[in-house]
Amino acid sequence: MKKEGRKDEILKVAARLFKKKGYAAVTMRDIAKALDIKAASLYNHISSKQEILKMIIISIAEEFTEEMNVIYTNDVSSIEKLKKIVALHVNIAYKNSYGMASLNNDWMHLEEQLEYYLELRNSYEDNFRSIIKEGINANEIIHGNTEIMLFSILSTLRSLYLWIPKKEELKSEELVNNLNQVLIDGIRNH
Amino acid sequence: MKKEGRKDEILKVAARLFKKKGYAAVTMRDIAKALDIKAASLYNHISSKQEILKMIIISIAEEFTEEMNVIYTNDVSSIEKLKKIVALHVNIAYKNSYGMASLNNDWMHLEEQLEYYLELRNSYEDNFRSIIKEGINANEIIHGNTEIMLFSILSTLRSLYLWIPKKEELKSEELVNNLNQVLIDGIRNH
DNA sequence: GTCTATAAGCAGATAGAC
DNA sequence: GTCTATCTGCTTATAGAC
Repeated sequence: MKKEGRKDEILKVAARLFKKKGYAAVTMRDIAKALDIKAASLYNHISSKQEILKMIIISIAEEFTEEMNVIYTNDVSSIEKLKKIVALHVNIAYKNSYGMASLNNDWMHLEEQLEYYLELRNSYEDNFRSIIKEGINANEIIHGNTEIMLFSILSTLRSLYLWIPKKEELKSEELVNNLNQVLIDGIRNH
Repeated sequence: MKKEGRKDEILKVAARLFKKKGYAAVTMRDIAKALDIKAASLYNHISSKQEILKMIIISIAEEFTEEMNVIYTNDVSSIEKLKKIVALHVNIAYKNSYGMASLNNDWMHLEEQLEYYLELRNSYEDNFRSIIKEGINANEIIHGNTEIMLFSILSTLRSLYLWIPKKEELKSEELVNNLNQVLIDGIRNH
């Protein structure tokens, strides 16, 4: 229960602007204007523009990596693990569509935290890759190209933030079910 | 056969830098430095930074829209049309991985051409959506949520530019075949 | 076709008043 | 906690010499 209401407000507004134009094209004056204060006032709450980006990205990246570790060590089939990964992405994209945009598009503008971010991302992708490989070995998943399967599913999941805000009428569980079907069983009718 | 060698060189170098850091974070000095000239010299070949972005994005967007129109009016099954779309994306991503990054991430920085770009994109997506719907009506494609199928496939195809440069050992046709399988028939083993 | 010099404005960030 | 005023450096772009 920290009394950081104003700081959180800054992060929220900044993330919304970063999604629209990208980190580099958003100025401190833009962020201040959206909060109806002057740019200098922002520095009473945050130390730099860079700190805003760091806070937005690292918290989400850590959440993904931690949850992926839980899923990876779950005692269920590989297909069930994939379904849990889909649900994780849908859940975070619903909670934090703005932050997801920065995570996907502005991570390269991280300075001190860039290496740490890349470690988190690699850890996440390594676990994802291992789950697919285990699924292949258990004959749950086709004996195809692991990297292409990983890339294909991950591309869709990473793009959810672009799409969810436009389709708010769609319930979260319904989206998860539809994505599971499309990503795992494909779209061809048999 | 225009004698625009230098201009093309500028566009190529700029696209490479835009892919790495995004349009807004790349300065005219960055582009000039990569060409080993001074920033002022760029203006002998192009009129503004904005013109560089416009040239990179609009040419690719027009290519996608034109080719999609050809595919849409082809006299083949819907599944075959989808396979042609996959091949189109793989082909362009191989030819122009750098430009694809700007098309995906920097279109919002277009000024005069923004509306035109959105028209091209909408035309492309409308044709894609129609192909899926025709496939459903013809019982070639499952009776699922059209928007989710469209979104899922398009997310993967739009992200190809991120992935192709790292996997140059993979042949284009092999990538097309693997993507067709994963996107259309899914990854589950039966 | 490239250069130097420079204009005019905007960027992130700080100091100190209230 | 927000303000005004300001610093310093970087931005796109132009003018004119070579």
